[in-house]
Amino acid sequence: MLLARLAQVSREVAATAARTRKTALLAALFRDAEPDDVPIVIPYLAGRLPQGRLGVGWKVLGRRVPPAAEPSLTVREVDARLTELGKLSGPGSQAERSRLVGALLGAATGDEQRFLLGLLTGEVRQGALDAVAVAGLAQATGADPAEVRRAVMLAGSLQPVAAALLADGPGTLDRFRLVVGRPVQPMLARTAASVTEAVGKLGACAVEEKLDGIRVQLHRDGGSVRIHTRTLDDITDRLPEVTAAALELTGERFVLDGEVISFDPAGRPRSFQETAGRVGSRVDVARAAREVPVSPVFFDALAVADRDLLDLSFAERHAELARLVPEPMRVRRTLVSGPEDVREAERFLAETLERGHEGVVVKALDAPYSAGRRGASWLKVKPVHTLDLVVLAAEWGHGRRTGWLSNLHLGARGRDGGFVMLGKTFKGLTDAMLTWQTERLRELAVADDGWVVTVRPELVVEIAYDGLQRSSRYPAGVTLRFARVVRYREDKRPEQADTVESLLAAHPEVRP
DNA sequence: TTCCGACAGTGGGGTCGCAAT
DNA sequence: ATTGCGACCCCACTATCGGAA
Repeated sequence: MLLARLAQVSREVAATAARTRKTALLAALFRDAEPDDVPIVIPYLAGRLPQGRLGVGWKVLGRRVPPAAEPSLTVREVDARLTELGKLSGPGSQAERSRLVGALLGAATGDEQRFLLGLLTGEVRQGALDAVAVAGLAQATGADPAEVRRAVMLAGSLQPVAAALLADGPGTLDRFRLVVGRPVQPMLARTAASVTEAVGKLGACAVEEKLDGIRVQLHRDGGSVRIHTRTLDDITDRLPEVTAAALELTGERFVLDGEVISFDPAGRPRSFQETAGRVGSRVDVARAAREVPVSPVFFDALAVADRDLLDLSFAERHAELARLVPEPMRVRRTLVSGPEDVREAERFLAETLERGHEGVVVKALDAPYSAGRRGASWLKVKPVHTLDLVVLAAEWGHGRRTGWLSNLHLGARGRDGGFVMLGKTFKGLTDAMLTWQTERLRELAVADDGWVVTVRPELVVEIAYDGLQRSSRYPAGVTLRFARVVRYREDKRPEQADTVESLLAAHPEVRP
């Protein structure tokens, strides 16, 4: 199959807003793909490369290459070239990568170039990723979309399911069950504003501490342990002490869901930055493990022995977990019977925060494990802080925000009466707010370099954030975590904005 | 007819490791 | 030795489609 066909379909998919039409377009393409093309066409149309990331970003792709007049590239040829590119490493590899990308783009038409650039940067932006590709695959093969989706979640990715379906038809979906050693998409939580709201929605539930570390799915099969992140990357080699802990457990075969986090000698959780830095260390793992040891803390069991627990209730799954994993290696929790018992949930949240953790996750006791879903049966509750800050500048938006000033530079008042930048945010803005702020900020503009519009510091905006973290980028030495706009405060003048001093005083646990 | 679940998009900051400078 | 870049952790929120109620 020619790459041009994919580029054209991608353009059509991007051009329509209707998901049914996107699905139909993808289904038609999947039907036409030859068996050898399937492992390439499917991920391409889901906006991903089968090789994963290739070390090619905007910088490498920077220069323009004249497009070819006629399409000639086949998807298999493109895939082969990118596989070669992915193997490069060592001195000179970046220049060689750049050369290979240039050659590939030179063989592509303008349409194909756009599609390839999207794939390489991970930003195809056609309004269709895995979920729409799954629906298209179901339509192309006549399979039940829900069953295809479930198979993909259990397989961990789309490709094996696509290959099996197109080769053997819908009957093969039964093959995709939870297998110890093969990671499944993890279940995710939604946000609730308070434990009262969460318990009100869920009724009988468990309230569990939410640890601010790295989500892991651990598979043990006899003497073999594999550990995967939320995106199912294998990080086993970086976590020898977690592997050792799993081998200490009495069960021989199991799949557990939990969090990996570092505690200091006093037993307090280290900051997310410290835990993430440790888990990210790959070169001298032994040393990193000595300096910042991490602990696994589990909250769910997906399989035990040869039993798949996914469809059991959380209450039943947790009973299995408790049989297998001793207390300190399990998340702390309390059980709540329903809204009449909300004070216990509040007490537990307060205690959890006191212990230095992020918040709680409230989980319905009767819910199954919905792999890959951000379902309504897990609700996270974290304290939210707010500040009144001043807009110092704004950046022009991209995609659907083209033409709007989008990303705001936020400042707090400093000691000298000036403003100190604390970070940026583009979150929380409605289209109406984007329209309003674009107009207002243009009136206040003192400079525009085409990317950043600097403004007179007069507009006060209320910002919600989850906490402070250390920063080497911003002058105060700290920055806001997950900052988002709540509303503009036209009733406030910049002299009434919050100060860096009071911000630091409010977060004594973080020192610049 | 209205409501709401699921998705995609729009980017934020930090850290690590590698290659280039 | 330092710097720049890309990958991958953490993530909030809005708009929109289309099935559920």
